[in-house]
Amino acid sequence: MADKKVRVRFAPSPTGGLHLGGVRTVLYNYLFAKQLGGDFIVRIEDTDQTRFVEGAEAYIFKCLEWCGLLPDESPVHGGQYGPYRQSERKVLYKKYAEELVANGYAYYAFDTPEELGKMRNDLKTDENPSPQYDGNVRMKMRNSLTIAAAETDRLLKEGTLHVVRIKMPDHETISFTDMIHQEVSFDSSVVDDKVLLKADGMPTYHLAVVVDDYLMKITHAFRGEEWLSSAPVHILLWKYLFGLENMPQWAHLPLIMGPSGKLSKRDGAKYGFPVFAMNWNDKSKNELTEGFKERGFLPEAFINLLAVLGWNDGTEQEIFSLDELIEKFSIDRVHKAGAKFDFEKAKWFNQEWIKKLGVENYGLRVKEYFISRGIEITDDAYFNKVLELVKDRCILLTDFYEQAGYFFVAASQWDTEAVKPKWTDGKTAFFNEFCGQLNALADWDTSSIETIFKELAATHAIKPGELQLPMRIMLVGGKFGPAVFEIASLIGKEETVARIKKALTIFNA
RNA sequence: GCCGCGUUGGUCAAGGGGUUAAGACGCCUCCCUUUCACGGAGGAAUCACGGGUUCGAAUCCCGUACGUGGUACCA
Repeated sequence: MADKKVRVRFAPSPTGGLHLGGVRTVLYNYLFAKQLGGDFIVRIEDTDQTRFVEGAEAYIFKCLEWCGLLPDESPVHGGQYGPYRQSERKVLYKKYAEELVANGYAYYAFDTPEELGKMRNDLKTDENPSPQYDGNVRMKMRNSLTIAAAETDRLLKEGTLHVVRIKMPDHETISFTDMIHQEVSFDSSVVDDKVLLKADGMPTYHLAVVVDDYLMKITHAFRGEEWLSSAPVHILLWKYLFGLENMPQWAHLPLIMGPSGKLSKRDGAKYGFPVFAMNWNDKSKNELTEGFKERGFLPEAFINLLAVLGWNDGTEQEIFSLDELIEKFSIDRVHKAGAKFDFEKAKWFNQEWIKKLGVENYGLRVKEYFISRGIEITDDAYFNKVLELVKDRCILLTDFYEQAGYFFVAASQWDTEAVKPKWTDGKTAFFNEFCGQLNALADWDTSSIETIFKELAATHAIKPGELQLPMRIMLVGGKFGPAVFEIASLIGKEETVARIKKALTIFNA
């Protein structure tokens, strides 16, 4: 095992949006594989035909692309171990299910859903609210263990609907070493006889994951902790089918929690933060769920915040690029406990990445956003200069609209409350004269504008500070933004003078 | 109910027998800046509880509580 090439897989089922936790599972898979020069495979687990959702698979790949976590093998990227959609591998599983039955590790069960429901209902007590199809009841049900062989053959030949169930052994301790949790063990008699092959011929997750991990030569299997309870089934299947020595090493990742319990789409809606990587439009429900991308997150920030939600490198470093993560990630330092997702901290990561990355990395996205809000961008050099000037003030990419909009469109509302109480005729006189001097100014640059502003203030015997705030309101509309003279210098002489004049009429109204 | 997993400030977390129990987010105060930020300096706030073991426990052991996942012909 040690000398084999590392191969990991992410195995989503295409039933909806791609959740935070899903992306983190992808990330850890990816980091682990890339660090060891291995392969990252995406396999689509679409064995439940009733839950198929149009467009979900394509959406998952779009999200991975946005995150920059590209698979080496997948239904769209190809590879030698395909097909990579379980629905297209249907014929494979039956053989293994039959092998298990032949060896006495599994059996055919003919119980109808109604019979199953009746069993659960009849056996239900306060002590045992959810009875299982297990060693205690299997001999009372309709299966190849309880009916004669000839009868079973007949039912099979007649095409009677049936499933294949694993026969869980009695009181056997099943244990394994998880890469995160270390030794974990279970008593086989507390787990039920899970269905392996459904009546429609499709495998359940339990059979499919084992067969495909084997066939695809997976060496390390990362999955959410919600799978830990069914690990004994998978381990038994490995033992029965392919040998424990070939089983991948398991790592059960801690869950990402919401404000109350496991993080859900609902939490996002309730508390106002995204839960999916990208916008997900559920056409059947006509429901749009917001994504981190559309909320204004940079993929670098998204990856970064997910990486450190449950992992850290033991130093004080918090900002990591994908390359650094590949270098520094270690599964040993992944936390055992679930982590509550904190949107405030998530925003901080994005803010750090906005500051860290040059505008050239995200200018295009901001530009598209501006255009969608009706602002024409004709001069890219100017646009980039503006973004560079305001980027320290932005937490999300969408903040650029508010922080830089006035560089393109003059304000139509002014924070007059900030100036009116202290407004005087002397100030009006100052600004009128200032406009004249600006018109005559030969070198339109920040320091020249500032110089004449301060000199003129002195001749009017007004402190420059008394005039700077009004000037800001005139140019910006509100009490925010970079240095006023920088703004004036960028928007140009005509625009500056026009905005001052316009505002003067408002202030004096 | 049963089974599994977990538990260091509000949140993310370092630390794994002797520490003033790091750091970050958020919050508060101050400095910088006559805007808002950025940056800088401070502050409040933590080892779930109970028993052991030990000279000494946040760290090891056992209970309890709480949280969380599973208990489907869903993944």
